[in-house]
Amino acid sequence: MPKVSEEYKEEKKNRILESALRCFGEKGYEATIIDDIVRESNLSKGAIYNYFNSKEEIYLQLLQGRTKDFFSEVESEYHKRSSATDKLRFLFERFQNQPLTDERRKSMRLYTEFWLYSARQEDLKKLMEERYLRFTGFLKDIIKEGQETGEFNEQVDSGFISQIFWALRDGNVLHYSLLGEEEQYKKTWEMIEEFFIGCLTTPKNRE
Amino acid sequence: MPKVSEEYKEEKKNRILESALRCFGEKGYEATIIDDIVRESNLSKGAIYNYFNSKEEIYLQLLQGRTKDFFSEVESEYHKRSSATDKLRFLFERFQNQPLTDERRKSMRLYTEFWLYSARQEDLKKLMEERYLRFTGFLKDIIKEGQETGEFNEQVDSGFISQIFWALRDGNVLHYSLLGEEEQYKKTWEMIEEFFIGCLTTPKNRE
Amino acid sequence: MPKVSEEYKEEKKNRILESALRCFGEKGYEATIIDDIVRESNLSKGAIYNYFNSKEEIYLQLLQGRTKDFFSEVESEYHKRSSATDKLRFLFERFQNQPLTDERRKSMRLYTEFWLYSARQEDLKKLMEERYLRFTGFLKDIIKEGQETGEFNEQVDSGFISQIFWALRDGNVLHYSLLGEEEQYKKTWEMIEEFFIGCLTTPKNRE
Amino acid sequence: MPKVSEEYKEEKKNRILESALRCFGEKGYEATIIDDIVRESNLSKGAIYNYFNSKEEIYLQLLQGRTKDFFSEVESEYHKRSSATDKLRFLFERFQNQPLTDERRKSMRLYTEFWLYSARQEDLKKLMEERYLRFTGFLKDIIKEGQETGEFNEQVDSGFISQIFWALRDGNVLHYSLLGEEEQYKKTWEMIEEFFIGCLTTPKNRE
DNA sequence: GATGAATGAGGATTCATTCAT
DNA sequence: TATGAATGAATCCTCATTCAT
Repeated sequence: MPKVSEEYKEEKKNRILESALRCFGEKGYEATIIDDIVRESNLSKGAIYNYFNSKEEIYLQLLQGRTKDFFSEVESEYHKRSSATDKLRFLFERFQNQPLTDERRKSMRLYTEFWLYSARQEDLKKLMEERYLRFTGFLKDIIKEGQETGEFNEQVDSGFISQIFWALRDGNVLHYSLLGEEEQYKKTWEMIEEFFIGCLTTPKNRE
Repeated sequence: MPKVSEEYKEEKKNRILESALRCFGEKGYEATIIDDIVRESNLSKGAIYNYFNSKEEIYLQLLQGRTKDFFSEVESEYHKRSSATDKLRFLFERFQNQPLTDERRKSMRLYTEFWLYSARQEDLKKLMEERYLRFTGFLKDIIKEGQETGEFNEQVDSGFISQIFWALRDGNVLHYSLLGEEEQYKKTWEMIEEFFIGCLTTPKNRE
Repeated sequence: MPKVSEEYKEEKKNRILESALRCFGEKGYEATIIDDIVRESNLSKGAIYNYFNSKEEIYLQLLQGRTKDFFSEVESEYHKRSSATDKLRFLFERFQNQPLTDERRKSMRLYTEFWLYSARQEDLKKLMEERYLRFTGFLKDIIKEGQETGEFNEQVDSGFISQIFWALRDGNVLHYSLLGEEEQYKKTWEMIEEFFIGCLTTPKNRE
Repeated sequence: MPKVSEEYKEEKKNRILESALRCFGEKGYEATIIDDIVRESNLSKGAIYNYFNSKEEIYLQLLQGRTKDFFSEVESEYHKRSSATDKLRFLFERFQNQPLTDERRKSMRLYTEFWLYSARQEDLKKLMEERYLRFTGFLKDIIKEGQETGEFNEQVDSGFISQIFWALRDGNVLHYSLLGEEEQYKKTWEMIEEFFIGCLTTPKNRE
């Protein structure tokens, strides 16, 4: 069997990640034991440790994959939009229209859980902070762009508003992931969107 | 030797709860071990198990106490306000002006963590749902009252809007508890407030 | 059961140490598993970890106890001897006449094994070096004393000769512990003694 | 694919043995994992298991090779010497003048470690005993030869004295391998030599 | 009621060995 | 023969909970 192709290995890794996502999503990180992933993936314990060094590493790669997916998905689309407003609209649309599978819901929950978890470990904390900066930075850039083109109100503090965006988004995601009310989730997105667009386009003062 | 006064027992219980809050806040629920609470409280392990049946029960009572405190604090004040607008304003003020101690931050984190945790256990889940309903119900009642008195726009769906409120609040709390940026936290509250008041007072259509 | 006396705890610790000595002596450090000690001591795994933090710590304390016993035994006797020659003779006697129980043989083996083991771990290595210095220092002092009183040849390098002593002793101990030939062990001690006394008393040159 | 030349196989085996020696010497037998040898040898795990049945077998063959080397080296030289005294002197010289490389030091350590290890396994124990007998027998023969030619004191028990020799040698080797003090090592050899020659040549009584 | 020693079922991880390719 | 992925028993250690005193 040995000397397998890179794809084979990649596929195995993905199989583990997917299984782990299901388990973590189902039971939470701490409550998931390696044997759960073994059962779910139909691999042996040793095989899992051939691909990952620890349970935490699996968790981490899951999160990183999610982040990577988000950016590659969004960025590819986002270059197609010319105006900042379009880009922003696209971002909202993306959140509102993503299919709300059970998988995704679990993944949302997991993401919050991981954030909480990493807040207690110095090394992970740093990593999550970088991740956070990437998210806010991304939005900030769009807003700045809009301010330069005159689409958005110049007096809005792009940094603050980006952070507010992600806070509200995370609140909505948290509630949806725990309560599972789709309609509520979408409605909340609508309000967040309306409010943001309003806030960015209406001329008003923020120090 | 048995039979000590009720106050004595109450005091012990509180001592345990306070110690547990510090520990859970510091390290998280799963990472906290009973011996941490023993150390923090200067009580014996046996003593703790005399007052609580399990680690989970301590966690639970902590949350319930927090909820109770919130309602007793808010409700006492809230009866003093005559108009729904005043009541709402008071609610915002309360969130914005509560002192942001480190203790409170930990407690915020803990609350989110617990919610996540309880989402996997049928019995706790139910309990958290009731708690959630109490929160949304509370706000819903204020809004309805305002709609009846004509203060608020009648077409707003009080149920939806209450849930949105708590989602946004929880997002803000989550971010603050993890990032610790006070100014951002307050600024976000301002925006949430502005938006809500606007949304409730401006006549507009929501289906 | 709790709130037990210090003696109780001391006794338990000793029970564990004795059981561990038997196990380590029988199978070696690495090959001994905690469950062996559990079986041997009739204690639970948890109980053992109440008294020691790790398998290595048990090993270490065993060795330290052995060293302590040696010095307290030897030093108490050694103050009774007035001349350096007497002290030296006593040391030899002590090695030659100690009862060669199976227990002791295992303990000898264990001691060599531990030395080997610790040579790979920086922290333990240092500890073993200190221990070694204590042994050579002890003998060196006796020799120096004898040189000052004129009992021993002044030209002998007390440091070198002490180290040689311990090397030869360890060789003899190693062979005895592995081969178990008592007569050979004693005969070798006689030769070591004869040689040392000769070497220390006959005037001859060493640079 | 099978059927490669004997030399090819021999070479592979040696490569494995050499790599294993480095690893075992560095980390000890138990602490060395097969992957260490894989890394060191640049062979695959499967290849190693094609030549050896187990980790223990590698260890064993290493020791056997070392013994074989010792005897072939010493015996070839030793036939050149005519008198027993010369042979003995040659033996001492050989120990004193062998280059003290780091490699050799590790190998010394390994040899003691292996002896300790094998003392717990019936099959290996027997093997080590045979090995031991070979060593003592070798020396015993020289002494007997010297006694027959009148070079050595007839009353010395050649068996005992040979064993003493190896015990002292092993003590010196053990200390050197762990402490790494070259000068001390050589000085000790000098003393052992002086003593032995003295003891074999001076007429004296041993029962 | 209080104490803290004892229990032992887990749980993460390792690693010698196998075996399909 | 060579490869290295797969296996899973083995091992150390943890920690919630119990219970004798």
